[in-house]
Amino acid sequence: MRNSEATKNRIINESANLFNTQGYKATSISDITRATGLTKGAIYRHFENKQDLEQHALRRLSKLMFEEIGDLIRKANSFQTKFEAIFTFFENYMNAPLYEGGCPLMNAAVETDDTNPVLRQQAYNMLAHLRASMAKLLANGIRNGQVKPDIDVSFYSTIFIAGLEGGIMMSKLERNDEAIQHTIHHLRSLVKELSI
Amino acid sequence: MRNSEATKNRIINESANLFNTQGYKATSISDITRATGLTKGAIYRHFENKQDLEQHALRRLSKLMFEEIGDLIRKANSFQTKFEAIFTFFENYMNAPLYEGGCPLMNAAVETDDTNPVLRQQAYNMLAHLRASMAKLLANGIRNGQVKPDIDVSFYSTIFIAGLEGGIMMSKLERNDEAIQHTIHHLRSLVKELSI
DNA sequence: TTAATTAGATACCAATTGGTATCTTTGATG
DNA sequence: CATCAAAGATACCAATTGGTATCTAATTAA
Repeated sequence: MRNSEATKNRIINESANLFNTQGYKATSISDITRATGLTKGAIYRHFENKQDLEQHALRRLSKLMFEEIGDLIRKANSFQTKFEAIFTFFENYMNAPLYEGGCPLMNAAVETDDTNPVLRQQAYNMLAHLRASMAKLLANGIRNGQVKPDIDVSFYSTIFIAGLEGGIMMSKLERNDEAIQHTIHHLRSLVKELSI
Repeated sequence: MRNSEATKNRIINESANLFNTQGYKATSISDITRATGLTKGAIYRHFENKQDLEQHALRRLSKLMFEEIGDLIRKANSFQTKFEAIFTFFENYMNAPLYEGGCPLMNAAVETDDTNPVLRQQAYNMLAHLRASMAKLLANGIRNGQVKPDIDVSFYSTIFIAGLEGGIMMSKLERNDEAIQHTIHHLRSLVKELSI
């Protein structure tokens, strides 16, 4: 065969980049044929329809995002350095992004929350995943005696994510990392407050 | 005449709602004819092209947003209640929105930051406007002796906006106001920290 | 009351959209 | 080496896109 799995992968990667930068609705199949050098026939052999491809692409972005976050967290060994790892991940959206177009969670959330229910659900799951990662970090910190035991874990997960996502949005719009840097600076002092 | 200014207004309002919920690219002229009950001929009499209409629509959303925020701020008389007014405005995105589809600044920023440069600039200006409002509030607070004089005004403007925008994004995706409420709760305690 | 102007409707345009049916090429297997 | 299934290319489809030229109806001014 002409390695089927590899081309399918290529299609997913290229379309993920396009979807994440231009938007899902705004990216046409023709855009994807252009980016991959393949034809429509090839693409529709691997995916049922555009929606199917969109799902695969977002799943790919989600996988990239959470594998990277997971790796960074695992490499760090204290509660504080693990949070630093998350900060670094978001900071990297501005200088060394894992994929183009900014945070796929925010992109999918904003584009689809009032329209595409399938992608919306995927974005929802991504947010739940991110929440869970944060909550786990805090819970472990409490268990290990590194974090004050009386804090509201869900509450802090929320404000960390809100700050990071909002900061990225601002920095991408302003095309400099000031906003995300300031946000991280603030969240860092929050982490210190939480620490014992 | 068949009141030209009024119909133009109607077109702007209806399309603003559509653009803000479905997205700019994803909303077609046909969608707008359906929503207004007018025909293409009528719409293209009032606007040069789709891009022109998009600009007018976003300008309208921006005007609505900042007039409301300005009103709320003006009605409040202390530094703290003025900030409460801003919190209320964002909180209202979840229960009593001024327009459908969430924050037009975020929507335009996320959709256009890598594509449509005209709308991007408008979104950028909106963010600058919001920053300026926040900064002015803080600066006035300092001048009136209600706020600690040594704080970094731009820094705090950034983290307030980041939190609010991120919180709205989360709440819209999760379809409940928990995230924005938690974010506001946190920002409220920040306001207290700043106060003398 | 008529003439001029303009708001809005109708009917079209080429280009593009997502999608499919069919043909050709490729490469593994007998 | 021949066969055959699968990968990918080609050529098409109807529907929709943004946009325009032209026509009709309504309003205002002379």
